Amino acid sequence: MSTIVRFAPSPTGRLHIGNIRTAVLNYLFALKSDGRFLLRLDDTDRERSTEEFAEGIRRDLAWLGFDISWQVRQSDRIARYDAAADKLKAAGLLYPCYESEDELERRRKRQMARGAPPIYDRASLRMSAEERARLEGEGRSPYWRFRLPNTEGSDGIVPLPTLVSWNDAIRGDQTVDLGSLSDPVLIRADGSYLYTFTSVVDDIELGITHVIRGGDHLTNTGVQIALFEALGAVPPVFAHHSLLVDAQGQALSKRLGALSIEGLRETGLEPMAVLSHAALVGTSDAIEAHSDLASLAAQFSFDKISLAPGRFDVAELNQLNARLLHRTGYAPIAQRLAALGVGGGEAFWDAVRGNVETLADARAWWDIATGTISPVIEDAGLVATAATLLPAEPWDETTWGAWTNAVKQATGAKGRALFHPLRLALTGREAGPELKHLLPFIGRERALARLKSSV
RNA sequence: GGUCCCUUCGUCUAUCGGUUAGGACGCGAGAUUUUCAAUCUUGAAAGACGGGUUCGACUCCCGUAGGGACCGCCA
Repeated sequence: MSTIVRFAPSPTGRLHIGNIRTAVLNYLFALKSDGRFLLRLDDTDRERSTEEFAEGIRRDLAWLGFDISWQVRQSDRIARYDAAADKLKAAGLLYPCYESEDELERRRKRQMARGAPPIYDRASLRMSAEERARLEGEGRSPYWRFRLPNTEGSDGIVPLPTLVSWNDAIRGDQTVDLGSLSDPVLIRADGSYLYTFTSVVDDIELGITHVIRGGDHLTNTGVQIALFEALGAVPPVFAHHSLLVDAQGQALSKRLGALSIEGLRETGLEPMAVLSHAALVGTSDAIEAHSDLASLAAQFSFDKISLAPGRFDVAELNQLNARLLHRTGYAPIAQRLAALGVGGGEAFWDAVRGNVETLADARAWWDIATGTISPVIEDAGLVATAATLLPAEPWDETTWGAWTNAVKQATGAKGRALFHPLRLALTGREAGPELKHLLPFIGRERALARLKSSV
C-alpha cells in the first residue's frame, strides 16, 4: 500500500512556522516513501473559516515549493459526513444532547473548582424519551456526542478506565485513557460537523496511511482511534511531533505575525531556508540550509525527531538564509535579481553574494555601487591624494590593486590606514565585498566624485 | 484540579549501563583578504537538582524544580 499523507490546516488564519513544520514533515515523508501529499482544508468551522485565508494558505505553500495539486475541502464533503453520522446514530454510538454552551461551561468550571476532572456526565444519555421529546417540542435542537467505548463492565453510563494504545512512529507506545475523557461533540446544534469527526471520516475515505501532526493532538488520537473502529476502519499510523517554542522557550503564539509565512516571505527569506529550518529544528540532524526538498527528504526519518519541544529562533533562520545565498550561483536567481533591479550580471552577484543576508541586500549593494551614497571621509588628505591617482578607464579587477599601490607609495599609508578610508569614501560602509570586485561597477566618474566629496 | 510529555555545551542534538560525552549553529583564535565582511582551519564550551538501584549511571527507578500539551458546540 502506497503512502498517503495529508496536511490539514483550517483556513481561520495564515500559516505560521509551527504549521509549516507539520506540513514539511508530512511532505518529506511522502517524498521519501514515494507517496502522495494531500492538502485538506478543514473549513467546517463556518464562523471562522474564510476563502481569503484558504487562498493565503495555498499561496504560502506554493511559495514554499510544495506540489499542492491534490486538494480537498471539507465543506465540499458534507454528504460523506452525513452518511457516516447516520451510521453511528444507527449503531447507537451518537446521541443527542440538549445542554446549552453556557450550561456546559458553568458545569466545567464547577467541576474544576471541586478539583474534579471536567468531564461531561452523560446527562443527556440518561434522559428519557419523553424528556427528549419535550425539549425538542420546545424547539431545542440537539448537538451530538460520540459515546466513547469506556463502559465495558459498568452500567453503560458510568465510565471506567479504558486504555487505548497505539504505536506512535515518533513517540513509541502511547496510551490514552478513554475513561477520563468527555464524549466528544461531533455535531453542533446547527448541524455542522467538528474536526474530530470529519478528520476521521476523511482519513478513512481518502486512504490516509500516516497522520503526522503536532503533539497537541495526542489525546484526540485516543478518541479518534475509537472513532475509526466505530466506523469499521483500521486506524492509520500516527506520528506526533513536539510543538515549537520560541527563542525564550515560550509557546509559539499564533498571534506573532512576524512568524507567519507571509511575514517571513516579506522579510525576504528564501523558501528553502524556511523549509530547512522547519524540517531540521528539533531533529538530530545538523540545521543547515538544503537547496531542495529532495535532499531534505533523503535524510528524513521519524526516529530523528526529538520529543522535546523544538526551539524556533528567527536569528538562526536569518543565518541559514545568508549561508544559503552565499553558495547560490547566478543562474538560479538571475531572474529575481533582474526583477529587483540589480544589474551587473554574474560578475556583480559573485562580487556581493558573500555579503548578503537576503536577496534584497544585493539591490542595496547595487545602489551603493551605481547610485548615490553618502561617502564618509575619514582621512581627507589620503582620500584627496587617492583621487588624483585614479587610473584612466577601462577598469577591471586589477585596477584596485594598481591604484591602491600608487596611493600607498604616495602617502606611505598601508593596511587598515590605507583601505579603511578608501572603503568608507567609496561605499559609505564599514564592511562589504572586496573592493577589487566592486570598483569596476562604481566606475571612475562616481569614484572620483565620492573621493572629492570632502571639498 | 487531573492526565500525559520533556530537561546533555549559549542553541539544536548524539549516546539507547562502561565514551577523552560526539556533531552542527553561534562564540573565541589563527589563516586568507596588503582593511573589513565573506571564506577556510582551529579552540573553549554540557548531563536541572536530590535520592536510590548497580562493580559501574547522562543512560534504569523515585522525588523536587522548570518547561510543554491536553481536559471546547476550536483545529
